Amino acid sequence: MHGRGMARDIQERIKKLIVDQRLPSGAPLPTETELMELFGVSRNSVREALKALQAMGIVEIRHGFGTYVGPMTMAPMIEGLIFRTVAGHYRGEDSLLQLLELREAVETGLVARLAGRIPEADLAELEALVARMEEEAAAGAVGADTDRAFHASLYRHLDNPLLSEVLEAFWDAFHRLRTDLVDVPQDPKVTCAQHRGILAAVRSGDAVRAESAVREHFGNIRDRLRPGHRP
Amino acid sequence: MHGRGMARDIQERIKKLIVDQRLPSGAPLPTETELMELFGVSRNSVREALKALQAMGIVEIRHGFGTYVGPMTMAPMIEGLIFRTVAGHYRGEDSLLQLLELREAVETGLVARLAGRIPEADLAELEALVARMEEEAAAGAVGADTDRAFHASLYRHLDNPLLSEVLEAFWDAFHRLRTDLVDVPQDPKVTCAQHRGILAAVRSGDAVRAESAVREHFGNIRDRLRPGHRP
DNA sequence: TAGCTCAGTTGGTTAGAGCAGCTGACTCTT
DNA sequence: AAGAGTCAGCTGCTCTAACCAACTGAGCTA
Repeated sequence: MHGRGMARDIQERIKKLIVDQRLPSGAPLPTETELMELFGVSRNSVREALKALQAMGIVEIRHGFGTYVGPMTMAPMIEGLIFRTVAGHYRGEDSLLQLLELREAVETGLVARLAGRIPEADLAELEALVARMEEEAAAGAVGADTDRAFHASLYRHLDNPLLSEVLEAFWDAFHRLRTDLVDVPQDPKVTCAQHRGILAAVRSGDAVRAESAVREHFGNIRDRLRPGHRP
Repeated sequence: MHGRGMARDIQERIKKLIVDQRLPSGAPLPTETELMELFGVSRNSVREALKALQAMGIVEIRHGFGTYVGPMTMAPMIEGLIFRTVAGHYRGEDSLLQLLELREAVETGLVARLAGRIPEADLAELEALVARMEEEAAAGAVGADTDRAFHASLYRHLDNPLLSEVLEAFWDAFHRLRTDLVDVPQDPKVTCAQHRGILAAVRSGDAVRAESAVREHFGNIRDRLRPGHRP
């Protein structure tokens, strides 16, 4: 046992195991019994280390089946971000607004770079999504999935999986918070129009217009989040 | 015990405890014994839940002292991001490059918005940092802290703590990876010149120039990361 | 008063036992 | 022979009980 913290130590050793053996996501890991023999520690310590790794998405545990290398997505980050925001919200901070501004800051910067560079195939996909959105708007409210898909498709062609994942993580966090924390009223038709505006701007290749279209979209949500703006 | 996973259940209950009682960071939590009595579960289960929460930065455990509400920083995200990138790197992916591009994409978008809007006090601080950087460059290599401080100061006045934290988290992750994974050779003088360029552009208020200055800075690092570019 | 010591509290680790979910091979029925 | 049901065996999950290790603070000593 080294420095301070046996459980910490075991976590590092398991991580090292994954890295050294180049294990891909989904690869099976040693059983708890094997790990405790391998490291010379008790079952309990092994389990505590695994739980911590599971919380970080590094490991996936399936009851009665085995332990595997985790998907290593941004899911844990979402959880952390959500909790942090919820806690801040109930303590009177404007944490939800901060999260929205974070998304706004990042997405406005990115969309400017995308303007005019999206291939026709993807534009058609976005077109279809806006159409679906308008359909749903007429029927009542825009489905969350549709909005998510629009944003995902928009930034997909940046060709950086990590970047896309981070953006989707922010979207997911904000979405879950918006529904759990405060039910922000939305006008479906306005939402549709704004998405159509973003698409049109991106298609036209006008970076400035694209940026302001996205900003307008976020501004719409932001206004409804600000205190004293809920009728 | 509800759905699936007792430990998961306890995690949620502890989270609820923190949220419902509006506990701020650093506030003391019940002891392990109290928690096991409170929830009617064994100490083991409590500990596993706490370990998971600790991994997410929601809880802080101090041996022989007690358990406290964690700092809720982005530190766990950094850990996850680092591991993910390391694992990908050793499996032949360009995960490190993706992380750099993520920083580049976000920072170029933000700096454009900052140009000409930074108060003189902050500009002086940045000036001092560049001066220190040049001092260090003359003496050998630029200290990591100085570079970190420059980027942190640059984006501080965006006035969104969450955004600043995320940016610093990305910086930290990349820095640790650059030193641990591949030792990227750097010309200290070029680095200094590029930072000075960014500062000058931001001061001038020219958004386009600021953006390209940041892009050039990242481009410098990116080139040295690409395969076959290490002499 | 300054410093030390020690008892009490809290988390850390171990051990062993039994419970619970899943898989796959075996058996029984059709 | 083909299908469905059963059960043995793995796996992870939870509990209990005991002891180890780190820290605090009250009380003792010099």
